[in-house]
Order: sequence, then C-alpha cells, then structure tokens
Amino acid sequence: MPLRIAIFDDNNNIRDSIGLLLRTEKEFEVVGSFPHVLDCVADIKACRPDIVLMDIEMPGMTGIEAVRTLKKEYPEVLIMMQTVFEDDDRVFDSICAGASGYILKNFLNTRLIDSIKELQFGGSPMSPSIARKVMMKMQQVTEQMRPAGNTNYQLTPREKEVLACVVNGLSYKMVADALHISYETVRSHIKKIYEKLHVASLTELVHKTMKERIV
Amino acid sequence: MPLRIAIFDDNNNIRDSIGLLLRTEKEFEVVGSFPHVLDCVADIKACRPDIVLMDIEMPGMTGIEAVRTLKKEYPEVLIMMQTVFEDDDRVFDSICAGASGYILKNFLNTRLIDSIKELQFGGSPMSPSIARKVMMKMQQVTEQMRPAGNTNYQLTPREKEVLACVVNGLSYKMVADALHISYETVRSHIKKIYEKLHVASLTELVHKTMKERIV
DNA sequence: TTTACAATCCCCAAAAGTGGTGAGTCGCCG
DNA sequence: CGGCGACTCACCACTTTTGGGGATTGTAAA
Repeated sequence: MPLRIAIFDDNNNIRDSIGLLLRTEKEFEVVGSFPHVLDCVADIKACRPDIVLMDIEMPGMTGIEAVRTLKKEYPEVLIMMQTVFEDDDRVFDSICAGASGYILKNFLNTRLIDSIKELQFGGSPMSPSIARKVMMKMQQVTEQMRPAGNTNYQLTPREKEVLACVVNGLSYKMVADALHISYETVRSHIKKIYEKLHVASLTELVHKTMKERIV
Repeated sequence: MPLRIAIFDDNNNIRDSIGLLLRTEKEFEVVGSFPHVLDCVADIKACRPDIVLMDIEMPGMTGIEAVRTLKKEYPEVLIMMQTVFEDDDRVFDSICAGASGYILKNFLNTRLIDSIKELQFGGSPMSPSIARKVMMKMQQVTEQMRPAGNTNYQLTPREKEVLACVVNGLSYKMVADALHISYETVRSHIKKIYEKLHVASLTELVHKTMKERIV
C-alpha cells in the first residue's frame, strides 16, 4: 500500500518539482496538489492523504491556521511544514498547532524523501534550530509546572485521594460517598492535610494544590 | 579554540571508545571522563567542558538527576544524553531536566560526531521517536494552556478583584476588608460570579478559575 | 513487645459559606 | 427622561466547614 501524499503550496513550480521528486519513490503516491488552503478540509476529504506537505506562507488562510483546522478534522493525518526562510517563530507556532515535522525548502531535494519516511515511521523531522527551540520551550514549560520543585508534604496515599476529591470541587459529604468512608473520616484526613500543607481553608488548599501540582 | 567535552559513563570500555572516537576530530578535546556522577558538579568545575555526554543509566545518582543538578549550577553547559535502550520515558524526562540532545548508543559510531556538532551549532539532535514524543507533549501542553480558549465569562472588573482575593485564599471577611466594602457586598459579588461561572462552591470556583487561567 | 502511625470513626460548639429576596446609588446610553 | 447594569448593602434560614477534643483497629518498624 503506497503512502498517500498531498501538497499545499502557492508556488506552482515548487509544487510540480516536489511532485516529480516524490514520484521517483515507488512507495509514494501524490494524491493531491493545491495552490491554497482555503478549501483544505474539503481537499483532504477528497484525496485522503496520509501525509500533508504544507507551505507556511500562503495567500488567504495561512499554513499554520490550516494545520490547526486540519488537525481538528483529521487528527491522524501527519503534517510536515515547509518554508523558504528559517522563520523560527512561525514554524514553531505551526508545530504547536499540530504539525509533526518541518523542513527548509533549501533541503527539499536532499532531505524531503528521508524526512517523509522519518515522519511515516514515527519520527518528527525538523531543522536543528527548531529542535533546540522546542526543547527549550519544553523545559521552560515543565519548569513552570513545578515551581518549588521538591515540595514534598508527605501526604499518605489516602490523603492524596481525599485531596484530589476536594480539589475537584466535592464537598466532604460527597468525598465520603465517593471513597466509601464516613464524613468524619474525611474530616480527619482533611485536618491532617491542613496541617501538612500549612493551610486553614479549602480555598487555600485548592489554590496551593493546583499551584504546586500536588495530586 | 577546541570544543571541550566531558564524558560520564559507568562502562569503562564505552568511555574509552568514545574518547578514542572523539579524538579523531581535531576540534574536539576530551577534558574529562568519569565513571559516575556522584561528584559531577566538582568534576565539571574542574574540567570546564562545553559539552557533556551523559549516560542515562548509572549507579548511585542517575544520569537524569545529574542533568538537573548540573544545569542548575552550569546552565551554559550543553548536555547530550546517551542510552543503550530506546527508553523513551526516561530519556524524555532527562530532556525536560535540561538535556539538549539525545543519542542511542548503537548510533554512537556513526552519529556521535555529527550530533555533537549539531549541538554545538544550536541544534538538538535526538532520535526520531523521541522527537515525536517531544512534539506531541509540546502540543498537548500548549493545548492545556488555553483550554476552551474563548472562555469569556463577562466578569466585571470588581468581580475579578473579588475573585482574585478568594482564589488567593482570603475569606469573605478578609476580602471585604481588603477591598473596603462590606461583607454582604462581597457575598453579592460572589453570588454573581457563581452564576457566571456555573459553580456552586468556593472549591469549584478556585479550581475552575485556576484551571482556566481566569484572573 | 512497645511504639508509631495510617486509617477509620464520633461529638460539640463556633465560624464560615450558601440561597433567596430586596433595595439604594451612580453613570451611561438611547 | 427611563431603563440598564455595576456596585453597594441588608436580613433570614440553612448547610458546610473548622477547631477542639477523643477512640479504635491493624500494620510495621524499633
């Protein structure tokens, strides 16, 4: 079964040359080639590609919006972005929008085939600088996820369960019901948790728990 | 000026063969080679590498903890992880801890030199499957950053003030005091907010507010 | 075996929050 | 001007939470 590929690019020459290039590979089949993304959902619906090559600069709807739209409708389609410039920020955005790979047009001739195969087999081909950017963003985000880091309050498993419940908005009674224990037991746990987290009310508790990503 | 490289790996053979391999490149200089990471901070302080090759499985302190520690002390040092198995999760964690690249030991011979150079010139060499994992995590995280996106609950400025207070753990009385209004007024605002956010208790309110990044 | 602690349950009195209803002032817009 | 909405305040009845006390069981470490 061949790998079905669709191309979106406003430049006819590039579209054609990509098509020619891809046709040199037996297992590739170019099933669509479009100069804009205004009808991209309908286009994809019609040609059913496995992989989409998406130019990032296009008239009308931009490639990155198209990615977002397409990914919402067809999450299983893999999208590889391509751009002339090493336009880090926009490519980065499009990656966040749902693209799985990225390649510079300069490298189309030498790297396109390999990149598509990498994409097909579970990889995410991207240029070095983008990779670094993604890594740093990654680290930055996970960093802000745990502010104090090693804030270990030594909650017991049961206490964590109770905490999870109240944080999700359950009242003591509902927690008791959910965990099949009595109302008074819930209270006992809560009291302990209050001591351990140094709070004195549910609002503080929820706030601290969510801010510090406990439970 | 040569590129200074340090190696951490508990396997002497691997450490030696990596050293030999790297010495074939004129611009590389192996400035340190250590069988464990227990003194990694001191080691780095002593040999001052530009790039660290870090084995992920090691006795005592694990490679990933070492990454976290080192990055705290020497954020400018680039760290490349290496592992025998394609141990996605742990490698992924170490990347989050601050590693800038990752390579499978199988590929050491063929890809190590290139990967180090890629690292040196601003890239983030990593195996395809890890790249994909990172991408997906990236998308998932940025997704949860804006949950519904356009969740506009039309809170008035005053209501937002009140909300900010209660979310920070203040009781009604304290809010009243802080905003120089009466207790009953605070209650009025809270009631309105409850309606607008479709919640029925403070815990739900705090939870929803924090989850959806209101205030 | 004693000690320690998680987990379960109970009671009382005080404090805080919830729901409903009503109502006054102010400023803005048609 | 009249209506609307933001902001302010009040009262009543009710529920929920909080801060003290205490008790029992079982398990696991000292």
